[in-house]
Amino acid sequence: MDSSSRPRSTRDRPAKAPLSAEAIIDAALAILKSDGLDAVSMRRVAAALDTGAGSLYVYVTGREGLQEAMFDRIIATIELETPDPSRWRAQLHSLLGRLRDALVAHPGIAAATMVDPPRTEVVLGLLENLLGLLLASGLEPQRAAWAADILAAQVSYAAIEAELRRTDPTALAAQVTANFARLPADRFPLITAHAEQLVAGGVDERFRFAVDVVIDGVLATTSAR
Amino acid sequence: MDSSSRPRSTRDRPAKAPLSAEAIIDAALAILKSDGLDAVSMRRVAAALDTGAGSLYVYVTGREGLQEAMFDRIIATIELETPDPSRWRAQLHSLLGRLRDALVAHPGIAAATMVDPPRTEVVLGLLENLLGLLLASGLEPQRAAWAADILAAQVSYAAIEAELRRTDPTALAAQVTANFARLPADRFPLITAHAEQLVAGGVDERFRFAVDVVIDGVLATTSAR
DNA sequence: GTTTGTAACGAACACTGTTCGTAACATACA
DNA sequence: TGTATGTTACGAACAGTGTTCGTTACAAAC
Repeated sequence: MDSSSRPRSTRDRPAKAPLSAEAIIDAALAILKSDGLDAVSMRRVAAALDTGAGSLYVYVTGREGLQEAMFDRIIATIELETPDPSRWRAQLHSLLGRLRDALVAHPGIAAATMVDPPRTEVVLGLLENLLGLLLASGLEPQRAAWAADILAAQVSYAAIEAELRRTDPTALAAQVTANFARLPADRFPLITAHAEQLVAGGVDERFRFAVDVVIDGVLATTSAR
Repeated sequence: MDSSSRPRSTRDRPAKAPLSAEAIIDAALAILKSDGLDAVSMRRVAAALDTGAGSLYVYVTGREGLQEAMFDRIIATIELETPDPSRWRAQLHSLLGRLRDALVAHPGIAAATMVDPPRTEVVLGLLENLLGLLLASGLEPQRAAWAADILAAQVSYAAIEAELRRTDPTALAAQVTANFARLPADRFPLITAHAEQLVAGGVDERFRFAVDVVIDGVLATTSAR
C-alpha cells in the first residue's frame, strides 16, 4: 500500500517483497513470546526470515529500534476504555491489568522499555486513556498526571515480577519463604516474624492491591508533608 | 584475614594476593560509576586489574554474580534508620531517598537488579529496616509487607528515570514537552491540554509525591474494592 | 630439593550488533 | 530488444561480548 500511494519516484516498486518492517517485527515478536527478549538477536530474526542480519537494517534502525517497534505493536493490541465517571476505578483496573498481561506475555520487554518517555502515537494513546480515567475520578490535573507515572511504575514492576514466576508460580514463593525462615531471628526479627505476609498473595492480588493503594493515596488530601 | 582464620588445608595460603573478590568488585564499581553498567564487561574489569577475563571466574561466578555483588556493596553503604514512631514518615523519606541516590550514582544497576528477590543479608537488612518503619506507623503487617514491595517499585522506577535525566535534566523535559505540544489536539486532547502537568516537577519533587501517595494510600482503609 | 596444590594466564569458542562493498533484479527508457 | 537505473538483498568482516579450559608458574610443605 506504500508503493502506489506515494509515487516519490518513477521507479518505486520494489523488486521483491519478502522483507518489510512488518514482517521483521512479526518474526521478532514470535521469538520474543516463545524464548524471551535475550533470544531476539538480529541474526535469529533474520534466520527466521531466511536472510542475513545485515539485511534487516534497511527497515529497522537497529536492535533498539526493533525493540521499540515491538513494544509499540504490543501496546497497540491493548483494548482501551472510554472513561465513565461512574465506574472509572474498575476501568482503571481493567486497563492496567490488560497492560500488565500483555507485557508478561512478552518476557523481557517490560524491563527493556520501562522508562523511555512515550513517543509513538500508540503509547501516547494509552497514556491519554489512562489520564482520561484518572481525570474522570475528579482528580486535579497535576495529581492525575503524576499518578499516571506512579501507576506506570507499578505496572512495569508487576510485569517483571510476574515474568519471574512464569515458569513455576509457587516454587519461587516457597524458596523465598524458606530463605526468610532460615534467617537469624535476632538480626531479622521482622522479616522472620512476617515471612508469611511478605510472600503472601498471588501476583494478581498483589497487583490489585498496589493499584488500589495508589488510587486511594492520590485521592487522599496531602495531609502530612 | 582469610588465610589465617580458615586453615581448611595445610597448604592454604595463596601464592600471590593481587586478585580477590573484593578487588574485582572494587574495580567493577569504579567502572560502573564512571561509564555505566554496559561498560562493565569482564574484559574491562580484568584489564583494570592487569589480568585476563578468565581469571575473574575463580572469585566471581560470572557477569550476573558480579552484578549482584556490586549491588550488594552499593546497598551496604546506605545508612539505615532506627524506627521512631513519632517521625517514621520523615525517616521513610530519608531512607528511600538515600537508596534512590545510591542507585542513581551507579547508572544501570537499578534496572538490572530491580526485581530479583532479596537474598543477601545486606539487602535483607534494608528490607528489615523498611518494614520496621512501616510497622512503626501502626500498619497491620500484611499491608506493611505489601507496601514495602510497592515502595521498592517506586524507588527503582525513580532511579531509572533519574538516570535518564542525569546528563541534562531540563533538556529531556523540554523535548518531551515539545513532543506533547506537537500532537494533534483532537486525538490527544488530555495530553496536549495537560502537557505542562505531565512533565512538571523535578525528580525529587515527583519522588516525594510518589512516596507520600503510597503511604497515604496504604494508610487509608480499603474503601472501594 | 622434590613434590604438591592452588592461582593465574591466555587462547579459543560461540556468540553479539553493526557496517559496508558487492551482486542481483525487475523496471524504465532508448 | 537492449541498455541504464535505482532499489534491495546478500554475506563477509569488524570489534566486541561471556565463558570454558588446557597449560603454566609459583610458593609452601614434606
